[in-house]
Order: sequence, then structure tokens, then C-alpha cells
Amino acid sequence: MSEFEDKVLRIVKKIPPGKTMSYKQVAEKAGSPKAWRAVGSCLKKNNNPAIPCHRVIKSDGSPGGYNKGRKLKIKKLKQEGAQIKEL
DNA sequence: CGTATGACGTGCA
DNA sequence: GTGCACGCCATAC
Repeated sequence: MSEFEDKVLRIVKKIPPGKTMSYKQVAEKAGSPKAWRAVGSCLKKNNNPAIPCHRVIKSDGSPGGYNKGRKLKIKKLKQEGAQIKEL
């Protein structure tokens, strides 16, 4: 696993319930403020159950995508109380 | 090693 | 406000 992936997964894993972080924010904390592209690519390949990747959304507040289905992602976010544009 | 793609973001019409 | 195009990093082939 690359260092970047480890950082990203680590940060996403640290996202508290009811909160959401944009890919850019995660990339920034990962050490590469311009690697949000890789963040999504990395998460989609590392859909680890310990990683609440559904809490990672786009900067505009949209849920973006999800390996298990965007709908499920939205559902989980709403269930946790996360504010997204699907409300 | 080089090319193509992606769960994106920003800019412009 | 919406739609299209370009740019970016990392991964896969």
C-alpha cells in the first residue's frame, strides 16, 4: 500500500459520525492538497469496511459516488445526520 | 515505462 | 444556475 493511500484511509477513518469531508480536504490532510483525484481513485479500490468512505463527499456537498451505490451513501449520510445536497 | 481512466475541482460560456 | 472543457494525482494495464 502506498504512503498516500495509508494517509487517506487513515484520515477518512478518523472522520467522526455525522460529519463529512470533501475529497480535497482529505487530500490536503494527506499531504497532497492537489491529489483529491487520487483520493477517490484510492478509496474506490480500497473499499475497506473500516473506512467510512461514504463520509467523503464532493466540495459542493454532493455525495459523489460510492462502490456500493450512491443511493446507499446518501442514505447512510442522512441517517448519520450529515448535511448533503440530497436533502 | 507510457497511456488511459477515475468516487473530482475549478473556470468559463 | 447549468453544462462543457481542462487540469490534477495515483492506479491499472
